[in-house]
Parts: sequence; C-alpha cells; structure tokens
Amino acid sequence: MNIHSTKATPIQVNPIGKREHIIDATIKLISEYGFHGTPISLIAQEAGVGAGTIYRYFKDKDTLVLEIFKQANNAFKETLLHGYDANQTIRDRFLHLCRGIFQYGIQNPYEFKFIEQFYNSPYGTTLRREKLFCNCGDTGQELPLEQLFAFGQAQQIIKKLPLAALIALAIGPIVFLVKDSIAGLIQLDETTINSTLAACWDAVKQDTGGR
Amino acid sequence: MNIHSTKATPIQVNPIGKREHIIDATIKLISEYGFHGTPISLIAQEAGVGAGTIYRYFKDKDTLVLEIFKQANNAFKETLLHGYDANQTIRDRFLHLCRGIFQYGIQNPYEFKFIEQFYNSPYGTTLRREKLFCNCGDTGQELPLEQLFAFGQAQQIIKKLPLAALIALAIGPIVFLVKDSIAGLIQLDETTINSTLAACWDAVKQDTGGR
Amino acid sequence: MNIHSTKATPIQVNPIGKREHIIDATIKLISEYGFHGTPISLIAQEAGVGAGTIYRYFKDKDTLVLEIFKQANNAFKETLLHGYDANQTIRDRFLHLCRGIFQYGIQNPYEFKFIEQFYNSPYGTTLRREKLFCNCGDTGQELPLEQLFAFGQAQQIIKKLPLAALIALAIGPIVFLVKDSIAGLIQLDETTINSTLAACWDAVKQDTGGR
Amino acid sequence: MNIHSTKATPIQVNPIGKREHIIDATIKLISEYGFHGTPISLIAQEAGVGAGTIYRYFKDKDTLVLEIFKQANNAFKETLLHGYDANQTIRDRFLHLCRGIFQYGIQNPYEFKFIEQFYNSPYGTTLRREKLFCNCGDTGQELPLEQLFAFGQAQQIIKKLPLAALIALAIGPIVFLVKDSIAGLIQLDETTINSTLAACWDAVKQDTGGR
DNA sequence: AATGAATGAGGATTCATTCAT
DNA sequence: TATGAATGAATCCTCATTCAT
Repeated sequence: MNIHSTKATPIQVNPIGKREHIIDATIKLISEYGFHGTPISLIAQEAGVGAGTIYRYFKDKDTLVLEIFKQANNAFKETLLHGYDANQTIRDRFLHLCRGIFQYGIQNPYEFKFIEQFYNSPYGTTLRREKLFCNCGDTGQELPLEQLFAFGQAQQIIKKLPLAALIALAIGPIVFLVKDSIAGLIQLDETTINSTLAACWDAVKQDTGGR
Repeated sequence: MNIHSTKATPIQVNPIGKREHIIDATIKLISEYGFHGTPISLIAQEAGVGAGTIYRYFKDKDTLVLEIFKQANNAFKETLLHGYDANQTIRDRFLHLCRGIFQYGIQNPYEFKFIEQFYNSPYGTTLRREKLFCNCGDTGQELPLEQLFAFGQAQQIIKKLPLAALIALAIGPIVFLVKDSIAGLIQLDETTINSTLAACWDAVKQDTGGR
Repeated sequence: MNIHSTKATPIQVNPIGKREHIIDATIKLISEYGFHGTPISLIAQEAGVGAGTIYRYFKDKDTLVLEIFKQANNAFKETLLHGYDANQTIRDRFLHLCRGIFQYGIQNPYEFKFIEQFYNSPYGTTLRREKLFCNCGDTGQELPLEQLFAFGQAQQIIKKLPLAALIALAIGPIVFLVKDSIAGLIQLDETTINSTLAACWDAVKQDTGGR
Repeated sequence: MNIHSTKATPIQVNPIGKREHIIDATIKLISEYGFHGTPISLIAQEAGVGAGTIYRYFKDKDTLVLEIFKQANNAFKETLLHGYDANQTIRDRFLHLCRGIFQYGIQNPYEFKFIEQFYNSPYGTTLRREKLFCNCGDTGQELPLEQLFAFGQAQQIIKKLPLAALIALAIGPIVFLVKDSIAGLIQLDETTINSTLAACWDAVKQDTGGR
C-alpha cells in the first residue's frame, strides 16, 4: 500500500477499487485544472497508485480521459431520462429534462465540469459537430431535448428558433448557474432552481400573445 | 529580427507594434489550444519575435495571459457600454447590453474564447469570487447588467431571482450560441440574434400575469 | 496458466517444458529485436508463461541471456564437432568445420543471430578476450579450428598468418553470408555453399607456388 | 559551460562545436552499447551539453542516429575511393578497396563499429535489401566492389560465385579482423594487413588451375 | 533592445522486478 | 509453484526561462 495515499483503506481494500480510484482522481483534477494542467503523476498520487499502474487500465492519457467522458456522459444522459414520461405535457417534459441537468451538476460537480470542459475542447467540438451534422455520434440518438423542441414547434408551443438557439436558451443558463454553484458563488436551493427552470421555459415557449 | 518571421517588417519596425503582435498571437493561439497547449516558442513564432523578447514585455507566461485578459475584458465591457443610454427603458437597455455580447463575440472570436476560457480556469474562478464577494475586483465596478437587474427588480419589471440566476439567464444562452457560432456549428444572422435576444428578455422579465 | 497463451497445454503441462519455452521465446525475440528491444513481458507472452515465472528459472534478464548464450554456444560447437574425424586431411577437416557453421546457421537462424549479437555486445567482447588471453573461458578448450590452423601451419599447409587473421578468413565470410541468408538477401543452395567453402580454403591454404 | 563536461575546452570554445560534440559522443557510446543501450542523457553528459540541447540539432534519437550513419557511411565510402584508379589491374583495385576498409576501421574505430551495428539492425537490413533489390538506396550507386567483381567475372579473373558471396569473402574477414583489433584482441601491423589482403584475393580470384 | 541557443525540470510512457494470492 | 498486478526508476522528449551576444 502506498504510504502517500490520501485515501484511507482500512482493513480491507476493495481489489476492484483501483480503476475507480484512478477515474475519480482524474475527474476531480481535470475538472479543476484541465487536461494539460493535470499530470499523470498527480493523478497517480491522488488515486493512491503508482504512475505506471494507470497504464495497466488505460492505454494512455487520451484514452483515460475519453473513456471517462463516455462513462460520465452516459450517466448524465441516464439522469436526464430517469423518470422521463413521454405522456407528460411538453412543458413538464422540458422541466424534467432541465431539472435533471441541475440535479446531475449539483450531485456530480466534478463530472459536470469534466463533461463541460470536454465539450469545449477541440475534441469535444468535433464530437458535437459530428453529432449535429451526421447524427452519427456515439449512440446515434438525438438528445431528447431536441426531439421535444421539434415536436413543440410543430404544436406551436415552442418558439420558431433554430434548434441550436433553443438548446442554448434552455441549457445555457443552467450550465452557467451550476458552474457558479460549484465555484461556490451561489447556493442553489430548491426555490431558485424552480424559478430558474420556469424562466427557462419562458424563454423557449411560444409567445401566446398574452393578451 | 527572426529570419523565419511570417510578418515582414521592412526598414522600420514600429517598436510599439511588437507588444501588440505578441498579444494578438497569444490570444489567437490560447483561444484555440488553451494555456498549457500553447508554448511560448509558438507564440514567439506567430508574433514574429524572438522567444526572449516576450520576456521584455511580460514577466512570465502567467503575467502575459493575465494582462491580456484584463485588456480584453475591458475592451469587452467597453463594447457593451458603447452607445448605452441610461434613459432608455429597462428592456431596451437589456437588449443593448446583450446584443453587445453577440457583437463582441462575433467580431472578436479569439478574444471571446480567450475570456471564456480564462473565466473557467482556476484563476478566473478566484477572480469572479473576489469580484462577487469583495466588490474589490480590477475596476471595482459592477457589471451594468447587475445594476440594471437590481433596478428592474425594484420596478417589478424583472423577475425576483438571485442576481446570479438572472445573469445566467441573460448571458448563458448568448455565450452558448456564440461559442457554437465560433465552432462553426451555427450561422448567426440578424434574425436569429434578435429572436434569441427577445427570448432572453422573456426569461428575465417579470411575468405580467398574462395580460 | 496464462489464458492468452499461444501454446495450448491441455490437461498436463510438462513442468520441464516451461524453461524451454522461455528460452526459445528469448532466443527468437532477442535475435530479432536485440536485448534492450525485448521486454521480459514480451518473452513471457511468447513463452506462454507469466512474467514472474521467468524469475523462478533465471535470476534476472542478464542471467537469462547469459545462460542461453552458453547453451547455444555449446550446441553450436557440438554441431561443428559432430562427425569430425581427426584422421582426415587438414583441408577436409577445415571444410567440415566451416560447413558446420553454415549448417548451424541455416538450421538455427535465431540461435545463430543470438550468438552473433552476443559476441558483438560489450559482454561478448570481454568473454572473447578472456578466452584468448587466459584460455580460462567457459570450457577452457580451444576452438578446434585454432588447433587445426596451428597444426596446418606446422605442416606448411596453412598460411603464416596470426591465428586471429586465419579465423577471420575462415569464419568471416561464412558469418557474413549466413546473416545475409537469414535476412533473406540470398538463397544459400548447396552449390553456393560448396564454392564458398572452397574459396575460404583458398584464403587460408599455403600458397603452393603456383605449381 | 557545463561544469561536468568531460571535454576540456581551454581558452576558446568552438561555437560550432556543440553539434560535433553530440555526434562524437553518440558514435562513441552507441558503437559500444548499442542504440537502445545508450540513453540520451548519457550522450548529453558525454557531449558536455544539456539533454534538451540535442533536440535543437536533431529531431529525435532516431534522426540523430540516422544522420550520423549517413555521414559516417559517406566518409567511409570516400576513404575507399580516395586514390582509386580505374586503370589499375583488377587485383590492385581490389586490394585498394579492401585496404581502405582496414584503414577506415583502424583510424575510425567508433565510426566503424557504429556503421557495422547499424547495418545489422532491423533498419540497416531493410536498407541493404532495398539497395540490393531496387538499386534505389541513398546514393543509388553500386558499391565499387560489386562493379569490380562483375567486371572481373567477365574477364574470368574472379570466381563464378554469387555477388553476395564474393562480397562476403572480401569484406567478411576484414570486418572480423578490424572488430578484433578494436576490441584489443589483435594488433594489426602492416605485414598482417598485407598478408590478409593477399589471402582475401586468393579467396575471390579465379582458380588458374594451379599449374 | 532583441535574439535564440542552451538549459534542466517536468511530463508521458515503458519495463525489470517484486510479491500477494 | 505460478501468476500477473503493481510499482517506480529510467527513458524520451518538451518547454518556460535565462543569458551571452
């Protein structure tokens, strides 16, 4: 056992845990310092393993990060879809999906920042572009939010805006807020979340003329 | 003078130009490759100066980046305030400020990404926290958007939400869209910009009860 | 037993076989990639054993290689001496020994290259020097070729040249050709071998004055 | 100036010398320990420069070695051809070329071993095969020895053997002897060299029937 | 003032060897 | 006895920074 380990492993160390330790350390550090700002040696130290050990589980640093992204991204999507009911109104479904982003971000702050960073990296941009243009991404399936918007537009419930703009109106504020929350700049209580979600809906919903 | 320089400087080089060349090169490269992904040698090459020369203008790489951030951030704020008229309605002032973000981002994509990256870096987070809590940031002055929101809330024109949430609702979508635009994922024409700005206003404006 | 082993060893593995597998794998790989170019892990994989197992048979990598060299070198000498008849003429005995080198090299290309490599390594040079000067090498016995040359010189059948030069004249071309053959640069048929052996004899035999 | 330098540089260090120092150190060390047995750090130490400096002159270790080989190989060929007179008899020309190998090897022992090692490496074998089969090697020109043999065979002065065998008969013993000489196993005086050259000629020259 | 050659600390990765199972 | 996961020293290479010119 590495004497410098920061993780206490009393009595019985989980033999499967090493891979998890590496993944956790990577998410935590890269979400904070970025890919190039996080040396493998630091990951190893944080994970409580030797540097060489990381290469038993992952071919190289790129692969390590890519696999973590896939895993985190899938968990993220699952959170969004958990309890998703296609029979609900468009508004309720919208709120469900957006609330999921809040939830995931608050409960998995490191993962959230990791995913965000990845999407903003050159690799992530390429990924997004492929998904946008070829619809041939990892899973091949559209984001449910996109389907929802398309459907809502047909129903004249969602504004006539480019999909990318609608996505930005829905996700942009939430991502922004969650990052502020993670940075400790704001405390996200239930009331704030609900109000913000309602405001996001105001942004995308078709103007009913009000009058 | 670097013989491999890509910038011809015949006869009389503007001695003040060198600093600008370095700054421009840094913004362009770091906005694309990130801080750790951009070696000083590459900046020197792109700027058409010797690597050592950079250290005559900036103490070290950190300082270089920090000063560029301050400069770009100030230019950004100036863009927002250009033509800003405190006598306009709150809505018009909101639209003016937000449109400024679009404008700046589209006209200065490198600077925009640079600023965004900086704010998301560990250093940037610290900076924002200081500004938020101590109000003792670089300029010490609040964002005009924050003043506007506070004023609008008092007038019952702006939703009763934490300032950070309002900021997120206003800026989040725009930053999102501009990044997509820079990445080439969407073409931002005037119509889309206007509609999006209107939607942002829908998000922050006080619900008038549907009258 | 390594499940990825390329050598099926069903039911009952010959416990003595493991050492042989390791040796064979080592010879094959080192003859191709060199000492430093051949990791223990690769030897283990090729041998179908665990990496740790190798250390049950050999103290370390150096020892492994050294023992293999001794073994291969002895086998080589035995090949040369097989069927050697001290009653034959000097020429026939010379041809017998030299033909043996051809035979051994063609039939054991990996071993041949391994031995050659070893002799050219710093360790091999030391070994040869010790043998030459102290006559206290591994077996302590002279190469039969040296004895033969000494005898032939006394008979005025072999040229008056330093022993090392005679050895070079006899062995040099053959080693050269066998390496070319192993590298696939030439096809060594019986005719070529015989002619080359005759030419080697021409090189070392005493000039009979053109009679 | 590196205080650990092993090369005294009194008074005036040659500013161009650094590249030469690196090359010399590389030749010396690799000729002794081989490519994989010679770390860059050792080369740097021996050359009296920082490790990073090597990469200012050579892209990477492979390039360093390849360039040195080309340079040494060209110098070697020049030595062979220096004073070569196509009007001399085939025997004299043969002796001239072969004596050149002796000369080069004795005067440039490190380079000689370096070249030899390179030719025996996987890369070198490929090189030789290309030269042999495509005649499209570095310079594209045949070894003069090969031309000489082809010419001599037509004149019935050289034995009817495959070219590779003749080359082996001529070069093999000399390379062998020079290596022994470098290893300190034999002292090559003029008499030994001349006698050995004569013996090499005996090996390749057409048998005149002895009568 | 300007340069870029030189440096060496630091980064990613490999691999001989150990040791718990 | 046999294994292969784990290790960390050692390797190749990069790059921020210095400094002689």
